[in-house]
Amino acid sequence: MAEDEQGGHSSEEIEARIYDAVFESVMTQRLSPGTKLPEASLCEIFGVSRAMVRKVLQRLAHDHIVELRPNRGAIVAAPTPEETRKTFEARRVLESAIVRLAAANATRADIAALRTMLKQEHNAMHRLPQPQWARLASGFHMKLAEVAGNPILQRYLIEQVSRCSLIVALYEPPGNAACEHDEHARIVDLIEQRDAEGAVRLMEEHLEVLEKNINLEPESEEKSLARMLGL
Amino acid sequence: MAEDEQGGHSSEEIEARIYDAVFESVMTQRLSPGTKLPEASLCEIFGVSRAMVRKVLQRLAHDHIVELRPNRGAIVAAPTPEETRKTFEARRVLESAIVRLAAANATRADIAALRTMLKQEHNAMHRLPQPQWARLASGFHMKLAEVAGNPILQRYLIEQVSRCSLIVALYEPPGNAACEHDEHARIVDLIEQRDAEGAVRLMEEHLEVLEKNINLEPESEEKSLARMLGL
DNA sequence: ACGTATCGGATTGTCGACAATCTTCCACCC
DNA sequence: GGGTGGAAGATTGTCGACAATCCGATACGT
Repeated sequence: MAEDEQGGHSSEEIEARIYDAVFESVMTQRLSPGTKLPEASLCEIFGVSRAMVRKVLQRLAHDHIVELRPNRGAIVAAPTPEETRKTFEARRVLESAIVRLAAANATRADIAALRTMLKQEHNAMHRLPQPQWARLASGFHMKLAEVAGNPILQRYLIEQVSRCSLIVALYEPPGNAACEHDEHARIVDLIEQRDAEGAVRLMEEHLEVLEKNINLEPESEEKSLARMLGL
Repeated sequence: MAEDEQGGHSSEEIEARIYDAVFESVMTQRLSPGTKLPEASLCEIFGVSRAMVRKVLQRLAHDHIVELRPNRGAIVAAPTPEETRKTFEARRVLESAIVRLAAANATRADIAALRTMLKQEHNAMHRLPQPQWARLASGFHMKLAEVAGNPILQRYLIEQVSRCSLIVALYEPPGNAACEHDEHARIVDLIEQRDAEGAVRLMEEHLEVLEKNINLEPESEEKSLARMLGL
């Protein structure tokens, strides 16, 4: 063992490692919207060639996690207010369908796995800082998409959830991150009881609350400017 | 004018031209699932470098129009029966949401544009061969997504509609392409009357009929094999 | 002093050559 | 005669060098 510092040698694994590193950094808000991602820096950090970095950046751009500006490099995506509205709209569509499918298809093992995640989430809420906790909350939604059993919808939801992470970083008023953990638990209860429509309704309310906590109009410019100056 | 044989010089335009050429060929079934797409051939055909071709192939792969097999080149995607089921499931979710949004947002101009497309579709049904007609029918669904006004859902629907084109090429029994044109017209009528739920129900029936016309189990292997031999 | 033009450094875009892998065909052995 | 092994050709993957573009700083003119 210990062939190298980090695992992953076949070029696919290397690619996945870089992709995941950026993805997780966005999900935990270590990378703020607007942050520049120069190719040379990424090459040094991961010890790979530019060709590899460029391939990963193209994938990230296609998944709308970074924005690729011609001749001006890649930056972490910064959704506009309009895009934010469309994102929440799309996410409601996807989550409703996913909850309905999950209620129809969930096995005992799935329910148990979801409850395990809820426990982690609950623990984290008390001990960890907000970004890490938010990562676990997003993980719950992604796990639900897995349980629903449709890889296409799952892929779409992952894209929109990661986008929401960027939106929160841009527009969420600080200290207002009281996304109720209980609602997740109640959704699982309804799925277990095969109450699809009840679970859907609860999920839609849950997402509405999430959207209401976003502050689009007043300080969007200031805040994105502040981010730019901050890094 | 007449600087070159074909328009599009800035690398983005070249890229779009190649992408669209493959996309349209799939939509009109000039390219069958399983067809090899060697990089060298595409370079000659479009008169561009391999780097450009590879970039386009990656985009097509991300949109699930081609499959990129490591070290073995790109082929036009060939959805499996399982993927086919998930595709229709996802498409039902997307189309339902899109019809509902279209019923809420459609302007007079939108309705008129949809009716114009219906007329083209109707004309084509009598005079043109099936593939070209099917292209127009798909165009109707895509236009509906445009009217709905959510670019995210629109992008997702385009992906699933193009996927359905591949599925039809693989699994549709020949001569069974009687996808009722009237249903499209009736959906537009209900949208005009702002009867969202009625339009949604009709769309779901419409898609169910489409799915029922697919023959998954028996001849899938034979047919894909026949395609391979055919080209 | 302020706005504008220009130059140098840095970053991205493109291409061709080389290495690695797969496919096909043919010879050889059982 | 059929099947296995290997070599040649073709195709894809990777990398480094060069060209094009952009950003920042400095200098100039009003």
